Formats: sequence, C-alpha cells, structure tokens
Amino acid sequence: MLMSRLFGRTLREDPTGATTASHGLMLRAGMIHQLGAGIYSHLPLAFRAMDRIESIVAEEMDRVDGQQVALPVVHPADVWKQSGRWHSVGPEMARFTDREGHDMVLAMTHEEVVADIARQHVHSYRDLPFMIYQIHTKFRDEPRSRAGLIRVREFVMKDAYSCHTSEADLAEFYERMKEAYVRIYRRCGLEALVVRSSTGMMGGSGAHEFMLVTPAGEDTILVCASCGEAANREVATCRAPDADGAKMADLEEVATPNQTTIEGVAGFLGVESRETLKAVFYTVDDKVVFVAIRGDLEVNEAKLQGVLGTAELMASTEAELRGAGLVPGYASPMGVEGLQVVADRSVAAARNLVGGANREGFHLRNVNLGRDFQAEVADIGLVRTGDACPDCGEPLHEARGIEMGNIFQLGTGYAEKLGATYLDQDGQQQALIMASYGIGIGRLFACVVERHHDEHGIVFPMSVSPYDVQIVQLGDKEEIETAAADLQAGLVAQGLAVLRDDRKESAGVKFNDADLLGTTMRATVSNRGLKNGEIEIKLRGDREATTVPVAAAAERIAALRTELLAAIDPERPLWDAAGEVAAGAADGEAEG
RNA sequence: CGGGGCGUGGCGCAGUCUGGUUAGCGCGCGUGCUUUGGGAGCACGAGGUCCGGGGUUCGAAUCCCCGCGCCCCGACCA
Repeated sequence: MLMSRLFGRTLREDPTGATTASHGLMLRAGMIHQLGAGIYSHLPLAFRAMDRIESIVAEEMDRVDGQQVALPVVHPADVWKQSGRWHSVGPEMARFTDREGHDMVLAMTHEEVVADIARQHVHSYRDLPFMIYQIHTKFRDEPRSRAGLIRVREFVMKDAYSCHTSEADLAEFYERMKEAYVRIYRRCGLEALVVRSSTGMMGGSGAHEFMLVTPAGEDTILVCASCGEAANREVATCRAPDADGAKMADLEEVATPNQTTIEGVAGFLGVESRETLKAVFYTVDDKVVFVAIRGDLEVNEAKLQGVLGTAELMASTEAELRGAGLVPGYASPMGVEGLQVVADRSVAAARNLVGGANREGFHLRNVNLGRDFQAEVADIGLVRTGDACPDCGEPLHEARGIEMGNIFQLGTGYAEKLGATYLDQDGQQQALIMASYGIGIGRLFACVVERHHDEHGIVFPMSVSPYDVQIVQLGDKEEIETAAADLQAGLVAQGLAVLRDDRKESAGVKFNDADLLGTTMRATVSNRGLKNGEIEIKLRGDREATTVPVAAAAERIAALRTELLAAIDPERPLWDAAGEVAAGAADGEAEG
C-alpha cells in the first residue's frame, strides 16, 4: 500500500472531546470516524488492526473446538418474549416493527437465537457438547457512550455459546474458555486480570470478566495481592465485621433538630459515623424496602438486587416513604407494620447504634438489631480499599479497569424457557446447560492502543499492527523511489503487509506520521543510507535503529517479524496485573 | 434520566457578554518556485446554510423562544 493512496488523513492536533489516549490517537491517525453518539466507522487502518485481532480470536476459539457461524442481526421478538428478556431488558435493546407490524429486535446478544437453533438441531446427548461463535455486529442503546471505541452503541463482538449435558462438563469447558481468553489478550499484547463479576441481564450462576487495569477504565475492581482473589466491585465481598461484644443499653430518645444526614447526626451527638445506622430506601414493585447499613458504609445496589431478587431498584421518593409510615431524615423500622427490612452484616455485628426515631427532629440511641427491630441480614455493603479479603483477610486493593471480555455460566434457564432439550443416556428429556462468552473487538483494539502508546503515537505489538512494516523514503530522487519500491516488492514477496510512504513530504512529517500510526517495524530508505548501500531498520518501540545492506533488507525484516511473533508466548504472563493493582498503578498515571 | 459544557471552512479556535462594513486566525488543502533525516520557506489561491426553525430590530454568528446534535460528570449498564 502506498501512503499517498491510503484512505484517511492524519491530524496534528487532538480533536475536541478526546479524553483518553486511544480515542485521541485513533482520531489523529485517521482510523475512525464518528457518525453519531457511540457510532463509528472503522477506516482502513482500524479495519486492518481489528481484522488481525479477529483472526487471533478466531484461532483461539477454534483451538477450543469452537465452530464459527453467523447469526442474524435482526430477530423476531418471539424468542425474546419466550426467554422473558423482551420485558426484563430495558431500552438498551432497540426494537421496531416490520411492515407487517411484527415486533422485531436489533440483536444485542444471541442466547435466545442459539437456544432456538439448539431446539431444532440438538436431540441427543450424542450431539453435545458443542460451542459455536460468531464475530458480528451488535447494537446496544447505551445510555451513555464514551471514550471513543471503549464504550459504544454499535460494535463488533465475538460472542460464543456452549451447550452441555452437565454442570461438570460446563465447568470444565468454562475453564478452557478462560484460558483461551487469557491467551487472546496476551497475543494482543495485553495481560488480563480475571475477576469475578455480576451476571447482570444474562442471569445464571457465575461469571467472570477480563480486565485491563488502567485509570481510563470505568469499572472498579478489588484485588487481594496476597491470595489473588479479584472481583468487580459489583460482587466484591469482604470479611464480616467482628461482632461487638458490648451489652445492649437501653433505648434513649434524643432531640436532633434539623439533623437529617449521617454526618449531621454524628457531629451533633459527638459520635463516629460508624456508630450510627444509615437507612436507605428502595421501591420495588410499589413497595418500600427499608435497607439498613452502618453509617460509615455504602450500599452495593448490585448485591442488594441479588438479595431482593429484582433487577429494578428505584430510590424511593419522599411521598413513598411517608406512605409507608416513615419520616424522611428520621426514619426507623421500629413499629412500622408490614415493612420489608434488609440489614447489612455490619448492622448485625454492631451494638448500640444511633438511628432514627421515626419522629421529626428525634433520633434514638442504643438501637440494636434483633432486640429493637427484625431484618433479613445480608452482605450488601460496598467493598472499599483496605477491607479484609474474604479468603485470607489481607487488605484488598482497589483499581480501575476496562472490561475486555466476559464469560457467563447460564445454567438451564434459557433452554427451559425456549424448550431446548435433549434425550440423555436413560432416554430422559433434559434441558441444555448453556454458557456464553463475549469479547468486544473494538474495545479490545482500544485497549491495545490504551496500553501501547507513547507521546508520539501508537506503538503496535507485531500481532496487531495494521501493516507489518512502514517504508519511509526520504527525498524524491529516482534511485530512492526505485530502492524503496524494490524493498516493498521484496517484502510483499515474503508475505508481509507493507505501507510505503511515497509522499512528497519532509522527513519530519513522514517520521511523525509513522510514529503516530504505530506500525511495528520501520524501514528508512534515504540518500544517506543508499550511499553506503544500506537501509535503516527501526522498531517503533525502540530508541535505536540498525542498518542492513540493501540486498539483505527484505529478508532481514521478514525474519524480524517472525522473531517478534515467535516471542509472543500466550502461556506466559506479560506483566503482573494483580501486583499492578496493589501498587496503585491504575489510580495514578497511565502505563506506557 | 439529573447536572455541566459546546456547536463558526476538513481540524483546532477567536469573534457572542456590549447587535453595525466584504466573519477572522493557526493548521490542513490547491498551484508555482526553493527545500528534504524529525511536523520547511516564499508567493498566489480555493473553501462558510456561523447547528436548524421562528421572533425582536433599520440591521442578528451576536439578543429572545423552540428544537436538534455532540462531549463531559453522575445515574445506569453485557
């Protein structure tokens, strides 16, 4: 490819609104073009990089016996109604009606479609297990897209689905997929931190996410550096606080005029916030739920959703509280009939807290769960840095991460709802046990750039570089052009993807553009070099260049590519992701 | 959905508060000459529904009203 013919233009300045390195660099390199909020076109360079990522993904999926398919982007709503997600999934699913007035759906995931296929193509345990995958476009009408390709509404995703006859078989395959995912990221030059995660709208029994640790991330993860426990904050747990052995003191009403916040009450009464009872209210199915937690802690709504068995948590309005017999700012579950009360473990462990008196302007001292009110006790606290690891008790560390992929154990839910069954060895009809696995290709690409760049531009790993080598020819002399074209032909003959900068631009412009685009290898053909019969070779990530005789250049560069690819060992960690969290890397500045 | 910001040649911005000629600047783009190892110089030139629609006014990029779009923070989220 000639640079003069390459579609897409480089920019000298970051366009407005680029807040992350990957977004700014992709725009400056002319790789992406925004059509609307969270909707991007991929121009040639991005397409090529993503194509290489897709090849890596496909190879690893094939390696664990996956079979590639193509599933529809537009679905009749029927299957979604059968699974229940037509109703349970919110406006992030795009819906429309076709000309006949039938409800239709733009695909955001494909569990239903796979279950539908399975119910017609899988009849016997002999057909199982299997895994099929596709690399295809998804649309999710996210409430808020951000940061270039990191969070978009339309995106290319590798989604895979496996079906099994037993939980044990699923668990075994799930581990194979986990390894395949880690290999994919390593082959793209990234080390993933595997964390436990929420099953979210997928449902099911367990899930993991693959995080790139970076301050540009939008998820918060908690990691134990000593035992390796790692979880998304949504599901993170910590050791329960030790029970306070103090004796229960008598209830005592105290006046707390105009003190409706934890800080206010604690300050007014001269106690610590951890000695108070925080009340939070959610309305579920038109009923107010009273949620109690120690005053210095926060409620984790994802965990609370699990306890309440609902996906819809709405903060209650003042009117709803009054309707339930509660006094906002001074609320107490004591003496309120028919109120569902959920208390965090911290409340069960504590003694003699300060809580509301359910009377305007008054609080109660020495409130104790069990004696003064009853509640369902659960772990609903938001875990923070320094909390004790649930496994080993050492302090947990907090960091930001980008979710590069996720895997879900779905169980039999989808198969049961859609009637995807098979006959087992005993002739009994059984529901398929399913799992699904996703990787956003564009986001993974963004992660590569996020992690591999410097102040001049992208520094592509060999495996992902849109072109293997960029030839920079300096000067417009005939022999330069000829030598550069010969080198290009030689490299192409060796099977390399070559970008040759044949433009009539100054050396500075060409070098800067080469740095910006990030092509892994650079070959400079210049008057200065040709005088000695040499061509200069430089890796984008290296400071120093080397020279080789013109005649040997193509072979040397091809060999270099082979070496660079061979150096990628998907079995070996690229860096210590957990240690990085413990070191606070993702709270401070970005990595190079 | 709540809060904030922005919308002016391809990109980055000024001008808007305080209405007043042909709407500027830098980069980029075209042509010519000179230049060619880290974002060259000179000259000439092209390129604009000032987001859209109403309104106020002798006169609107500028003031008012109603929309639309995009970005950021939060909520939410595979």
